[in-house]
Amino acid sequence: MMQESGTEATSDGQASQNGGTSMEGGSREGRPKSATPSVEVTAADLLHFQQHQVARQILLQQQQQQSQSHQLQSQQNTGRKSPKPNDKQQSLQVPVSVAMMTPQVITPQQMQQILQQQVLSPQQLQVLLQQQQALMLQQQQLQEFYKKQQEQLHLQLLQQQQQQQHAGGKQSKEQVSAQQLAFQQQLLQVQQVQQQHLLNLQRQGLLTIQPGQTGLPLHSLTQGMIPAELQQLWKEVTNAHVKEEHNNSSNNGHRGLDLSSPAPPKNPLLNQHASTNGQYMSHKRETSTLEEPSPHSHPLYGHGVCKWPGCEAVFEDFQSFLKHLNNEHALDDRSTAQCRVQMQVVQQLELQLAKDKERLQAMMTHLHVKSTEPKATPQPLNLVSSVTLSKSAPEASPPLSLPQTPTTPTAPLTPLSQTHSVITANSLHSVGPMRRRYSEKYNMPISPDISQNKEFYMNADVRPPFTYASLIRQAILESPEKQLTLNEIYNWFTRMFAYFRRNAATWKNAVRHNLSLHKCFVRVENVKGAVWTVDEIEFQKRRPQKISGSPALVKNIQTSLGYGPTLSAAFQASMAENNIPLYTTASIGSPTLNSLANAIREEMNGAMDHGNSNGSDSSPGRSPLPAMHHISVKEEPLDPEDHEGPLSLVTTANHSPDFDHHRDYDDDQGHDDML
DNA sequence: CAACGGCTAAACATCC
DNA sequence: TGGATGTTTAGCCGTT
Repeated sequence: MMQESGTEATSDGQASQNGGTSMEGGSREGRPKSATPSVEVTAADLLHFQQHQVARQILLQQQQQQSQSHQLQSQQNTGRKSPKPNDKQQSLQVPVSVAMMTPQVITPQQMQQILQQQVLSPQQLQVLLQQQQALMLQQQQLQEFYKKQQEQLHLQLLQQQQQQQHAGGKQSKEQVSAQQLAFQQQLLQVQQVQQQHLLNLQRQGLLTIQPGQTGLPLHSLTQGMIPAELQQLWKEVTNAHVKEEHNNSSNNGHRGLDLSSPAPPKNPLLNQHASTNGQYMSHKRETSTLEEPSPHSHPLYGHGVCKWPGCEAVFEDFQSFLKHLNNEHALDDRSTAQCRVQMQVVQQLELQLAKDKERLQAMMTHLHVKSTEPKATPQPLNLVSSVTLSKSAPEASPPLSLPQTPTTPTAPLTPLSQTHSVITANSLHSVGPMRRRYSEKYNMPISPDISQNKEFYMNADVRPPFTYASLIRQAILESPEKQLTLNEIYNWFTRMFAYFRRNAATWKNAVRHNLSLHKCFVRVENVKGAVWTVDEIEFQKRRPQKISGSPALVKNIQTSLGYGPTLSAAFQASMAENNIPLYTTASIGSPTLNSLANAIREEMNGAMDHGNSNGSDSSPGRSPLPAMHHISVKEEPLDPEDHEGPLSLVTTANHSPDFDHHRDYDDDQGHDDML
């Protein structure tokens, strides 16, 4: 736990220089008293959140699939087709993934080449193209989602490691175990998504699976089918009529369920074990024999519709479908070509899944190896932050270059990233030296996003993109009493940010410096000593200049919503009250909405604060005279009315907007900010 | 280029 | 006496 002093001493040349300032001692960890419950993120929360997200993703996938399968016409390109700016799908279609996936998928041209070797009608070509494009989209989404899952896994791993390092307390064990549970759940979810994707494919008739091989796709696809097996599959498909005699019962419509609620997420280790050695064949046989009795379920027949690629013929009964299958999809050139295409598609999917599987295995292996590396943190970010802190944190210079590392300083706050702070890879934009100081124009407090990115900052050794003043303010406002002692502020810093677990001498000095320097921090004599409170007025006074950069934008946003520049405090308060729902909505919605909402709140707040600071505020609740406050609290230190009154009112008015203060919007404009 | 804000370092004072 | 806590100053840097 107290290793920070050691690390910082060795790490920081400057820290060692001023020998007199080795002040951290052991007091910091001594009393985690005012641990704000709202800040803590338990593993259970994490798990819950992830489950929710997975469910959402799956839902999105299904929606997209449905819409795409019907809408996709001769669109050559994927991605950016959604005309609506707030289309949720947009959030999933990230340029990066497009770039990554496109070469792995059969291009329409390729497919045309393939198909034109056969004798195919234009309609058939068209249909196949549509199928192919739908698949490409799905692959993109899948890729995207896998990425996110892996990022989450990574974060969890980090968190776990860090907790093993730092916490060491009794509760750490529980947390670790809980996280392990969450991690297991994560694995489960990845598998479920795989299966879901397979199911989707199957429903579209893009993937042919024999009824008795329900377990096949999961395994075979994840380890790559050898050509022989593809041949075998092909044979089985083409000779389906032979098999059908064995499967002659009901259950045609819910074949998919066999996949979606599959042989439940076996032990991931088991699964991966099977993937590592070549035991697939036997496994396959096992499952196939087990599930052979699944009657009447034909992979090409579902919901009364023929699932052959490009064929959506409807049949009342299974027999007629079989007849159709034998007649229309017999072994001819066309079917052969279609199957070839399908094979390539499957191969591509296999490759992709194999890669992801491999990665997952590596992660698990790493986890089980007991994490020999104590500091396996996403360092590339550190490189970024160390640009500004090059003087104080030179040890961070050698960053591990983990390109796929999900974490980026900007990421958690960029509107580009998914709102759930699953930092997407595309948020790794501009991995260059930080030019701008991270927080100059944004000395607003931590946004509520921090709660989502909390885990990130708690575990990643990344400097938070907030000024000391903002952080201090956040710490104070998060406390139940809206006041903290210096030591408690220290604790908050170390608790919330991994970055502040080292170089204590530096940042603590900075904290003290900021507390003394800024008028917005009011020192209040308490019974036990002195506590620090926030004078919101003073704090907000500094803001107007910060947003001067985009006055036109501010006005545009405000007027576009019908909000005048002069907003009453009451409205501000109501805004604050509605903040959480609003934000939540925006979060679930598109990033665009999210950033917009935050930008609006930020700018509006800035404007209003400006007015307030000029004394034009008529709000009765706002009477936080710093001096008076100071005095009154001195007399009645524990009387809530004295400090709670003004402060709580201020906080009510500012709570959300301020917490919402986002650097996002402007960052997005020129997002070299963090990197 | 100057003003400004933020960060870091450091000296110093005070209190426990 | 030493550490924690505050205050203040100075210098640097990036942005405006």
